[in-house]
Amino acid sequence: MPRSFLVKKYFTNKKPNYSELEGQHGPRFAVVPERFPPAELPTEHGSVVPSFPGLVWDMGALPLSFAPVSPTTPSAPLDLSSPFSSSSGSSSSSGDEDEGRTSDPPSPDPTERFQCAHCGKSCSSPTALSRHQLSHCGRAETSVIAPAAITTAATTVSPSGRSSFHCKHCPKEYTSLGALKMHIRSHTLPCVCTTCGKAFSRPWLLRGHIRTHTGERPFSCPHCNRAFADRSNLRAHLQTHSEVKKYQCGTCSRTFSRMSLLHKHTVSGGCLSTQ
DNA sequence: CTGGGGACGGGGCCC
DNA sequence: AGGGCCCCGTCCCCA
Repeated sequence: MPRSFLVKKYFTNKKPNYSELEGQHGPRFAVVPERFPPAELPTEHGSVVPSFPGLVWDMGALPLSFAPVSPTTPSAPLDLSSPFSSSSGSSSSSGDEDEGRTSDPPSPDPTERFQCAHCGKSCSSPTALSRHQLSHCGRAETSVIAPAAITTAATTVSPSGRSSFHCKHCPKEYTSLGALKMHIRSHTLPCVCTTCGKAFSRPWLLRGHIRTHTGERPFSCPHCNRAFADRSNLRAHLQTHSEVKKYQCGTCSRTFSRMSLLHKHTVSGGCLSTQ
């Protein structure tokens, strides 16, 4: 999907110079939430569906629909938001999505950072806690009670001293808080489409979804006139123009444009019949 | 059944 | 450190 909606030269490994585009969409996104109440809809004015000159990305109308979480955001039932509504944790750049409802854990209370599960002593950091815990049994593997404010996850420190972050809502575990926070968004779904109410974990997922409403297709196939809203879909489409597809059956050497097709081919025993 | 498009999710990397 | 974006992948549906 449009995990990306920026102009990019195909066939290059280098990332595009986003800064060049920033003047077009960055700032707009940054102010969207305040400028555009969630109720507003962009696209129905038709003005959005643009003519797409090649891959030119027209973000023109997106901000309108790119609203922050609505009050009915599913994050509420998950009980993740409230503790994080403090503005402290929201370096969250544009606030284009979270608006205080972010799932991101807030900065813990400095006076009650990491608590020892054994004696309740509060430490200022996982490292300090680990050190402290050594005083109990010489090991630091004990569970670290995450800061009270962090209700979304529990942190544990492995015997090796590396912290791991557990999602409160599922068994997933991450080695960095950032990864966990990212994951938690898939539970809180802070990005809500103002058109249909569908919620997404990340802003760009929402942007891509919005294209399904606007009909915008910024990604054009250089070989035919087809255009796509999703770069991944264009990529898959490009495979159809290729003589030799990306995915090859190990048995019959037949190639497929998609992994799923290869999989289906394999499962169905298609390679047997083609041999 | 196969091929292809639409929509979306998540990890990793870069800034 | 956190956010934004890319890549890879999956699932569903339709012709």
